[in-house]
Amino acid sequence: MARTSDIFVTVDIVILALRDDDLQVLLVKRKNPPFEGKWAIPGGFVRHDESLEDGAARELFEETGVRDVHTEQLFTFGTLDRDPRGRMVTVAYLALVPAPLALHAGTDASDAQWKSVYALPEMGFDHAEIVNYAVKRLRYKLEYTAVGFRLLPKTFTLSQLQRAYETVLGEKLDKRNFRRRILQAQVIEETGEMQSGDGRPAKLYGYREDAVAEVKARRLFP
Amino acid sequence: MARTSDIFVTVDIVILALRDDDLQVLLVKRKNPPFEGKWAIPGGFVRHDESLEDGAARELFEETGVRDVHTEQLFTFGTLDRDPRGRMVTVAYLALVPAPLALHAGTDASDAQWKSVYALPEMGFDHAEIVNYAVKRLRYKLEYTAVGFRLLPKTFTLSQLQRAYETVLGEKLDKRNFRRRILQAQVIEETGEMQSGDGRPAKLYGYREDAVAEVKARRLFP
DNA sequence: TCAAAAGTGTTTGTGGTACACCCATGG
DNA sequence: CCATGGGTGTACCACAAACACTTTTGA
Repeated sequence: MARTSDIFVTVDIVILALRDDDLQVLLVKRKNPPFEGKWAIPGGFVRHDESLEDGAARELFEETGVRDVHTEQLFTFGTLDRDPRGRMVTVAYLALVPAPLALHAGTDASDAQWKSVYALPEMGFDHAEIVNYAVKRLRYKLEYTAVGFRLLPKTFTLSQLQRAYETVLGEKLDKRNFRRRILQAQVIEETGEMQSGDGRPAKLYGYREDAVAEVKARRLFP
Repeated sequence: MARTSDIFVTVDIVILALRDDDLQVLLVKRKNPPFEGKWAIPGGFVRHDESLEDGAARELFEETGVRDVHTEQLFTFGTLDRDPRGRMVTVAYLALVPAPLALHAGTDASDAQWKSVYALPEMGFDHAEIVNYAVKRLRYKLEYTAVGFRLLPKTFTLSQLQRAYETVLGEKLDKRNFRRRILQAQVIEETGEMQSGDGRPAKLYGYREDAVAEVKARRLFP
């Protein structure tokens, strides 16, 4: 039993947000070995008196000052050689931070920076793999759930929503088809407010919290 | 750092197989407290010199004598109170054992038994939750991947395959539609062999290992 | 009156679903 | 020849995809 306790449990969290029509991840620059000077995703040991979810929420708050955003478990990484200091098992989480809350990186702001997931810097450990997996998972989820709203402010225009989808998926979408389908799904509704900008003002929409978040996809296999 | 090492890492494995047109899970009867006399899924501590995947494969082999079957990580459970003996974080895995290999339960066969997932006995810890989650995940995956074949022998008839799908999904499927769609997907091919039985002999099919296992589903959201 | 973004319908194709009868074999 | 399971095609409907112009506002 003593042997098994040599395994340390950490949580690492991939924090994603939309900034400047780009999908970005919050990274911290490592100040100590191993991988000194390289970038990593925020994380740390799970405390004895907190659940994994609580640990992930704590790490998120420490880095961003943000609470109560969409968080989900991604995967648990536990190969032998992933950390030269010892046997580490890390439970990776994904957090989606709404755009307006994501402007400042880090409360202690030491060396935390937002980086485009499309151009990741040199990263330590297996963290590049974890980030790429998170992005893949987010894209996948966009296709069959309503999770995209979690990257936007409480109210938003259809154009903003479409840009969010395009930014995450990395491809252009047809405006008319996008609007028809998103409205048919009945997960958003007009607030009655309008947003003025450069051209014609746009209707503002809000996410319907009562709508089912997980919409069932059509089967591929019978 | 000493504090954090009080967390123990285990792997638990939900082993599923088709038996008698029923979806069953391999459970062991607990011989010691806590939850003495209740049923649990196989599992144990992760060894210091094995990865999580290796640990899951080891547990699987110890219980069934089977290797090299479809295994995937399910979820990591880490609430504070899940084991009265201490702080346990368990990485849950799902294994799909092909029907012909699943006839014997346990090599040491102590108190391992196959139980229908549709009528689980009283289970200790949060293991009922884990099994139900595994079944949900399997159903979900059946809809957009080719994972169903993993529950059948190397060659099988279309009727057997359809029964497998029906057993897992818990609903009847249309024979003609099932056949058309499964063949269109090009993940199985005729072996040229026939299987004789009660009525007209049936063509035997095999899984095409070169076919992509993960087939992309159509998007729901644009 | 011009620039800039919002908003709006129709057609065409593909794929899902529902549905009933003949075929090959063994006893 | 009969019981048993294997194998086959079509018609309808719903939804996805492609596609271009008009509307509203602010400068």
